[in-house]
Amino acid sequence: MAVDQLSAVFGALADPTRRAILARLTRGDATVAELSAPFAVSQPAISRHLKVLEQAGLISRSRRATARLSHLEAEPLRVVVAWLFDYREYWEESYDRLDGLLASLQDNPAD
Amino acid sequence: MAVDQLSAVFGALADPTRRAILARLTRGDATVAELSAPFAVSQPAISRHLKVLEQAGLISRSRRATARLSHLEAEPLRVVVAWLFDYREYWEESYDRLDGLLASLQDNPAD
DNA sequence: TTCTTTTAGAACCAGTTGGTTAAGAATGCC
DNA sequence: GGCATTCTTAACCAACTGGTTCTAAAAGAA
Repeated sequence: MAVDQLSAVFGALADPTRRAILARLTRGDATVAELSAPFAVSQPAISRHLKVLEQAGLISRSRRATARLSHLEAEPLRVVVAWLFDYREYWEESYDRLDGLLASLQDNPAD
Repeated sequence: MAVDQLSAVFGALADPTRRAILARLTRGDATVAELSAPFAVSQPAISRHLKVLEQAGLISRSRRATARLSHLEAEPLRVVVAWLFDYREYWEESYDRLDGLLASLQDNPAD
């Protein structure tokens, strides 16, 4: 696993399945079974994705009977925002282009 | 290599050497030799990092005599900003905390 | 053309990643 | 206690990653 937090967070976000899990968690906490359902991979594979997300700080976990609930944590996202902030003069270069990009994603949310 | 752009970009950003290369490029275009100098790795290793960054769209390249110049490209950073935008209600949860984070990074810029 | 400088590619290696199946914990219910 | 349910861990495997060294290519200088 990556030693620094940024590497761990970017590494965790580099996988589409893990990003989809995070997107699902914006709609509320979920069990491993619920998070596994949409994917064509085994449940242990999802458990390992959850472990990667947890080690990156992107989720926290709790128990409810035999189930384990995953909860989205925002702090690593703030760390990414802070990193991007150092490059703002680049990506802010054209607000129009950014606005256009955001608009085009409205009907086509991130995976 | 990752098939989708977000995976490619996050994957490229997951390596500290590659982030350091990007940080260097904010101060201007640079040759492979200039980009290699600060690191304790071989020049071919840096060439491969540059290839990863180029395939993620984070840099473009040109020639100047025998040297090849790398140039920071902003578009993938906008894609990341757009992705984060879907989670803004989470990381915007506390502007104070974000401001604090940004302030704490002022004297300690991202690697 | 020949030589120098700069960078990329090839071949190799160790460690990591993401998947699998099978087995083992942890918790609640009867 | 015994049994279900839910999830994690272990063992394995193929593919990828990031490093190395050695060689080759591209461009300019002599």
